[in-house]
Amino acid sequence: MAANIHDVAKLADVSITTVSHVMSGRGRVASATKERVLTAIADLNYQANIHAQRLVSQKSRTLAFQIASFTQNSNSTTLIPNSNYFLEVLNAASNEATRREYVLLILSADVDSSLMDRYGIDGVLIIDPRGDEKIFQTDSHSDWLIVTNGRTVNELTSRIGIVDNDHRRTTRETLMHLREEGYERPALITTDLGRSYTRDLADEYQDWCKEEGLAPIIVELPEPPTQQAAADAARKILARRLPPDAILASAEDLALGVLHAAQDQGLSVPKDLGIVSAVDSSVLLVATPSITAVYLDPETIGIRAVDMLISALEDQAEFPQKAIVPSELRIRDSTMRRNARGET
Amino acid sequence: MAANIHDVAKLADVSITTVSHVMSGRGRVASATKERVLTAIADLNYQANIHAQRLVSQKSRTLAFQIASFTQNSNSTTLIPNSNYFLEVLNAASNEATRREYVLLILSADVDSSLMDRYGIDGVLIIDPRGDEKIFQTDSHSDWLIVTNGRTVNELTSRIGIVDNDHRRTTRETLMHLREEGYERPALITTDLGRSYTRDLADEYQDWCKEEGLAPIIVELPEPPTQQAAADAARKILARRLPPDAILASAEDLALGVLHAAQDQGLSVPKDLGIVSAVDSSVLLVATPSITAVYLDPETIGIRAVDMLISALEDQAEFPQKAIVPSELRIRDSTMRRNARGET
DNA sequence: ATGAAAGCGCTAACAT
DNA sequence: ATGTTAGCGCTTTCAT
Repeated sequence: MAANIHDVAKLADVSITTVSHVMSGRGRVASATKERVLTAIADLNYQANIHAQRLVSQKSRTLAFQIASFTQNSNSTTLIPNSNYFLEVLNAASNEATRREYVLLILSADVDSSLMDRYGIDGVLIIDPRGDEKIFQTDSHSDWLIVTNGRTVNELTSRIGIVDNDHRRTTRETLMHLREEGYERPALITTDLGRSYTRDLADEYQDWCKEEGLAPIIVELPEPPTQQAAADAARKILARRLPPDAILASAEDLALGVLHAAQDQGLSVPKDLGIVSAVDSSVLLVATPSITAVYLDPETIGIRAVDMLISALEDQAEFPQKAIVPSELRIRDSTMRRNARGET
Repeated sequence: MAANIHDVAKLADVSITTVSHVMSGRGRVASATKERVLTAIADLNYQANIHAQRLVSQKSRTLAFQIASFTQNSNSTTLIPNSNYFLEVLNAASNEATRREYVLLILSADVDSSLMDRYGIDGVLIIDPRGDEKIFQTDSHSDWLIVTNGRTVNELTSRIGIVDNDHRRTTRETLMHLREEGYERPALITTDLGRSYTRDLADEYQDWCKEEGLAPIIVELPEPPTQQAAADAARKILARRLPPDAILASAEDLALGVLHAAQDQGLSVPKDLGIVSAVDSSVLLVATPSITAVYLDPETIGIRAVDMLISALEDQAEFPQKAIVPSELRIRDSTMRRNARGET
């Protein structure tokens, strides 16, 4: 059995208080005794029992990481959808949590809050929220601190922090880039417009169309995003009398689907059709042609979100709070029409 | 503040023992009092404090989920590599854990065990092990139960369970399929042969070559697997005097890299070159041509692994234990040479 | 059928 | 500088 604090105290011939002091660095302990205690700790391979510590402190140093569910109602829920973005946010968040001596619990976004209560969680990270999730309701009786990367129904409460990109700004940047490259009729293919970031995309796209006097073409696909669904959608809008000459897709798989559809139809990308993904991913680099995308800096999102949450938990910061992480349009072959390869 | 067991006892006018009995279903409680207690619990929205329970029970109902690290030495470690397989194992494992009222902690595979101790973990799942990870050492002083999906240095201890596919069998099946399709010189491109499953692939491949009187061509690439590295490797071996006419790749990204290389060189797949991925993934379906792959049934791996671990933890099963999950070759266009599309 | 009390391993206020 | 002690919220043995 593992040694406990009494074993250490006995071996070092001190009280358990002293052992506790040595371990935590609080209180004053003579360096001689400190040495003795340290030796005892090492000898016994002592580690404080985490459950006892948590019971006393009423803190668990545990954060829940949730990705707002794609499939609202199903038994076997998908914790983590197959996307680079999520993986990178998660990896970064986890590293940061570990660094701060916190633990990340990956929870399905549709576990009910009574279950979440049972896990003894200090705070919650919610990625890609719709904003109307139950947990955001102010009257939700458990009130963990929450950090999300998108808008919520109620941003004003002292329980919520936001770390987001400026999706509207980069969407505009993207549309300007397309115009510069000579594309005149951009369309938008997106999943569920309920999500915070897809709404941003659509809003900015519509504003742009109004300003430019364009008729907006928006296709909203059911989640989760699949290449197949995007390809079908693309084929449909490309068959119009006045087809779009560029497509902005809200996710990597949608962009890839569009690419396949275009190629199937014998359209040249970027010459006949420009393609942009609103979320960058490693697969877009190796597609042929490589696909222009918005880099959202998921690592930074993950790190800042964890930081914001922990700071608030440790009373070093106050909620509500909002941070914007810079994003960046990464121009690749799929939209480089003016000097496309092999066109001199 | 949340109500505790005393609050409930007071409200129901019973002792805390009775409340505890009602909650756990142990002991005998008159149905009248039971009702009273239940009402009090509902009124106060009472949930037993999990830290107190864990302190008493010395169990945490928490499992660590680790993917054996790709990058042995780096600060910012990748928890979950970008692969369908891992994601599906994880999602399935997590659902199963939740169903059994356990919690999954995603941990970097290179946290040292003292840190793992601190998390109060009951058992560990290790995916794609090399087998020589520190944690497998019998003298490792903490002795959680471990379940992995691959061979370990020491399978004999009572701490280890294995849930694996029969990689050697499906590798042989794959090679037989290639031969049937008329491929005569299969090559193997793989990452780190240290991993349990890559070693299986390579061993079976070499046995096959010996039996068939073929000169084996094995390329071992550094981890993590990238399309770029695979493409380079493929170009190199395809430039040989006697190039392979089929390539078996140990991961989805390697297969895709090979496909790109082949297409760059003007080779027709499957006509000039057959391609197989030893791990199936959704992207292989949408590649053009679609790529033949081995379906390892990651969902079942995840579920069985969690089940095995929990059963052992709850003394319903004994270690060591081993289970084989059926895998299946999924033949697609990339190896259908005999009646390839457009060849009548 | 119900309750009193000990104890899980620790922290922190309060002596000394 | 070090020790005593009272909790933290629960489970469980043992009385009644």
